[in-house]
Amino acid sequence: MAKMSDVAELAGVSTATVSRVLRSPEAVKEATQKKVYDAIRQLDYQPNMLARNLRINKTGTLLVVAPDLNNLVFSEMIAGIDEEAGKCGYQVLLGNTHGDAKKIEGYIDQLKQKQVDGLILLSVELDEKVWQDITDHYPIVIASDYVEAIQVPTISIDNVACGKQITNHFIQMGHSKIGFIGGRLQASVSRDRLNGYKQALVEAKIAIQDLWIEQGDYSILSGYNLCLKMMNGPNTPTAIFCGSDEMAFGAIKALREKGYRVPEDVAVAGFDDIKFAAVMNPALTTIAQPLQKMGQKAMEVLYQLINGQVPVQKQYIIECEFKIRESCGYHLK
Amino acid sequence: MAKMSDVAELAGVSTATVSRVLRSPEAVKEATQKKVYDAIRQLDYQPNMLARNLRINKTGTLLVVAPDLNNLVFSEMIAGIDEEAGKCGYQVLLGNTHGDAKKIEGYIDQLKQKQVDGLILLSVELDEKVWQDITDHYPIVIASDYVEAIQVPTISIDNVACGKQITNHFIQMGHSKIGFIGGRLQASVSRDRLNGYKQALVEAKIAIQDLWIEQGDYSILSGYNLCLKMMNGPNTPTAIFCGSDEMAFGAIKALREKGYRVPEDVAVAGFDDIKFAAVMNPALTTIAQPLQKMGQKAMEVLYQLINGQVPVQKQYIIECEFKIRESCGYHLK
DNA sequence: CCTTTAAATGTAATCGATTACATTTATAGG
DNA sequence: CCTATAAATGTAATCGATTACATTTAAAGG
Repeated sequence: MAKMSDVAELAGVSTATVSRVLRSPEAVKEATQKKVYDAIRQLDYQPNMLARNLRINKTGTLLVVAPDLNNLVFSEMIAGIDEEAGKCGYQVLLGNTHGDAKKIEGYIDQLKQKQVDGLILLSVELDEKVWQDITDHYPIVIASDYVEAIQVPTISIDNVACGKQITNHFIQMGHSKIGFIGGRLQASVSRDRLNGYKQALVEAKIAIQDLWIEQGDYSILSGYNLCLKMMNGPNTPTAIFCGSDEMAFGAIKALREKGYRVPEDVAVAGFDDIKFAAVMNPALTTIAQPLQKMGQKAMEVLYQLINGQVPVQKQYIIECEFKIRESCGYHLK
Repeated sequence: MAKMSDVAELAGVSTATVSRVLRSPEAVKEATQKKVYDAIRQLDYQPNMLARNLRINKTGTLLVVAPDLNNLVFSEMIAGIDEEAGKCGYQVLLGNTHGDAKKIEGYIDQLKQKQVDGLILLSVELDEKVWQDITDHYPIVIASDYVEAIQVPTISIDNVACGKQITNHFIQMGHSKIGFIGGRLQASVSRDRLNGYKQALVEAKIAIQDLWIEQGDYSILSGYNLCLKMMNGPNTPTAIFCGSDEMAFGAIKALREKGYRVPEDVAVAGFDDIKFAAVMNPALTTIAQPLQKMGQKAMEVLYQLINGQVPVQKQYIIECEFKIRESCGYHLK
């Protein structure tokens, strides 16, 4: 593969000029530019990015760390990030933790090793210690999840409010026996949704039943299993709020198999509004997270960070939309 | 950030020795290794990958080009690639074409520019010309899709056979009015599934009805729309074979809205077996593609290519599994 | 204790671009 | 036509590691 010096030689100029033609053409005479471009074409020259990157000490790459690529919540955010990254001239490197928090540390090393210019974390379950040495030194943004008391810009939604909204919706429809199938409480997202649920109950003076609160892992299967468990006792809820659409799908399947009609016998709501929510039978009532937008925003903020700017806000809260469909039974009233 | 020369100085050795401690420790005395590691720890030294990569002319990165991250077919393959890549010490860079074939050329440039060591294409709609200059020179693997008459290793399934299998299943259940909603024929995958469908009909001496053959884009919406269109005439099919699960979901929704029962009035089958297929109501009959495995295999072959080995086969065909569930109506008989 | 050979370490070139600074060339003004 | 200034180009250092080759140190054998 031809290198810059070959081009320079063929064009009868120095490498400095070739470099300038590529990087700041306004500083080079037209005629020279033409000569250089001819040489480039003739040799089918492509600049070696490894060399360029070393020299300018940038990679033009960012790393997105997610726990599961096959979860539409994450893939949609990644798509948003990728789109915005393209606009900023950046590339996206994938980091899949498969739920293993320790892997994040390895990814942080990549930052230090100059393999990437910045990092977007889509989930954080990480030791405080690890945060200490990186917080200020490197461009990092957290999206969706967040960590209290840490100085990292965050893009998220108001999970407490959303959890409350869904629960209130059930309450307003006359439900008082409302179950909750959420995610692991290590994640702030899960805690907040649960808290929203509890707040709504407390405000409505409905007692909180620990039997009706379960922790899954956001998967279809965990929704299925936990719903079966919840519906097994003598006293069962008439409405179930699931922390993700996938868990709601699993729950609905479990209910169907146990002979319950949804929403007539048990109402169900999900969270996320993935593309399959509307197509389900019954169509799923859920909270639409603007995932693509969150991804874009995260990239936007990261770009500022990379360029040494200080983001206006530490925390960006994006608005959600409550999608009332069939699974909550609202249309029957 | 400390660099290697700092470590060398602190440890009282040369950079060559530091480098050796990191790359080929067996060539360095134990005592020296300890000194070096102490210095590394003291300085919190991290090697600059940009420099290393330039020197050894490798990036340790591969690029995966997919048309849509939010399509589970692709995200599952990517997850498979990512998993295997991790084992090989490689990183995955994302390339999202959003269906724009021209973008692929840009990604190929990245190969030439040494930004990545290899390329895995999850869909190919590309000019023959572009192929000419890259085929032999760079490590490239195609997964899922393929291109005839091109010398690139390919991982795929037997789409003709699978298309035939589903169609035959309908025929065996007594259907003779069978519709097909596939993808755009630019993709070999779509052509093959359609051909399988046609072959099955021809062999069963059933006339092919052009009205019952539609081309979508593998999305829920296109399945929905094309199904509405197909069911609009006076003469409508009693079974519909969709080229993807997503389109099948859309089709089922359309049928439900038009008052048809699935599978009693119209039987439906999908393709892919994404994780939502089993949870749908009715549960979707479909072909399970071993997507994760295909991704892994693709990475395996790419790794061979990168290391200058010649893969044993030019084309790897992975076995699929036919998942008979409810939407085809088989359980009713 | 000296020589031979192997093990350990050091020296310095190298990967391929970028860019500050120096130098040459062109343009304008008198 | 000469000088002052601006525009264009060239020279060479630099980014931070790796590694062939040279040199020093240690081990083995007599």
